[in-house]
Amino acid sequence: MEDYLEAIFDLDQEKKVVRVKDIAKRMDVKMPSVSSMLKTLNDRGLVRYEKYEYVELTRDGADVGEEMRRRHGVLHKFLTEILKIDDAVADEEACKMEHTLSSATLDSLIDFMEFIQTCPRAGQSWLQYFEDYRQHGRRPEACRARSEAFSDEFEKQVTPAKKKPA
Amino acid sequence: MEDYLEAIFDLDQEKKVVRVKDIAKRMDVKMPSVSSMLKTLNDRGLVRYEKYEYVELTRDGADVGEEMRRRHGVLHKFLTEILKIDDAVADEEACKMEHTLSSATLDSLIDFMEFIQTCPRAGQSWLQYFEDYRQHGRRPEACRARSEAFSDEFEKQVTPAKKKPA
DNA sequence: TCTATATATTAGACATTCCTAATTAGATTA
DNA sequence: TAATCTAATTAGGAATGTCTAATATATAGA
Repeated sequence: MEDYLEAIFDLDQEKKVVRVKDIAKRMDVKMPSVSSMLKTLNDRGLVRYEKYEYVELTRDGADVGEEMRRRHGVLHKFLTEILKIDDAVADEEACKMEHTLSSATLDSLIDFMEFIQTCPRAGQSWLQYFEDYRQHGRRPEACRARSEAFSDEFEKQVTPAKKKPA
Repeated sequence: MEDYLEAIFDLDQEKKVVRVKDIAKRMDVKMPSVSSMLKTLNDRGLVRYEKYEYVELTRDGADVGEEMRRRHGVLHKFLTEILKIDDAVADEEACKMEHTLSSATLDSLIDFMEFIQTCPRAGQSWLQYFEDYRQHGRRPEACRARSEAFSDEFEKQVTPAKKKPA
């Protein structure tokens, strides 16, 4: 149901009207599946739908759809930008995960990504370093040697530095 | 099915024998649900089960169970150690997510955590910093100011440092 | 051994979500 | 307008997984 509401929410913003066929295509299911789901969603007050007419979201339905959209976005971003998962795969995985995550976990994940992308120390260069780590195999020693100086300084937070030889 | 195999796999290591009742308790379902699932799993060659006897995993079944165990562990670790989700909640979420993740994504996640915990720059102090960030609200400015020096140096990778005043 | 309790199984139902095949409604066009 | 094509619906069935109530089996105590 959540998937349907998300799909309808998206289509609603992309197109003038939302039809059964569009939903079926978007979700990769057959039209009868859509028909019966629309009946269910209508009964539960999440869409307004009369046979052969266009589909409209109710307020409740739009809320659910939007929330799913948001979750999808957060997960997709994490999967592609941090874990460097292929875009299409990330889309699939996000689609499945978005239903199982609690709001608390999702919020934490958002915090995490904000932190990584807001703080230079945790930002782009850091991610690049992570990429190197993955590309060129596990090299904890090299990694340690390289970053020790920074790390030491960081432990002391704002204490002025005495550098060790790298 | 995967949940059942994971539960059986766990119980198998904890106890001498695995009974319907134990599985039901572990999974918080009623015994008839377990009975019928065991029939299904038996038909698919994932467990060996004769009525009223003890449950045994086949090789295939144990493989699935172990894989689920592994996934659960990775996710639980990420949720508790990085996102600082409450242990019990993390358990629930991991339980739901473990079925939806691809191996590729899971491997990336493992790499990510290995990296964070192997490299000092990305290690414990970094997580602590993330915690502060969450606890005391979003403070991108403070964060930027504090870590700029390290970040600049890091950009140049192994270039000897010329420190700026903090 | 016999009976009471604990454990497990069937029987039968329900919810969710999907499918194929056949039919009907609506839109297009000659 | 009639024929055609596209879109949507109904009918009927399958898979997964859950439950309650009733029944059967096993185990342990008297």
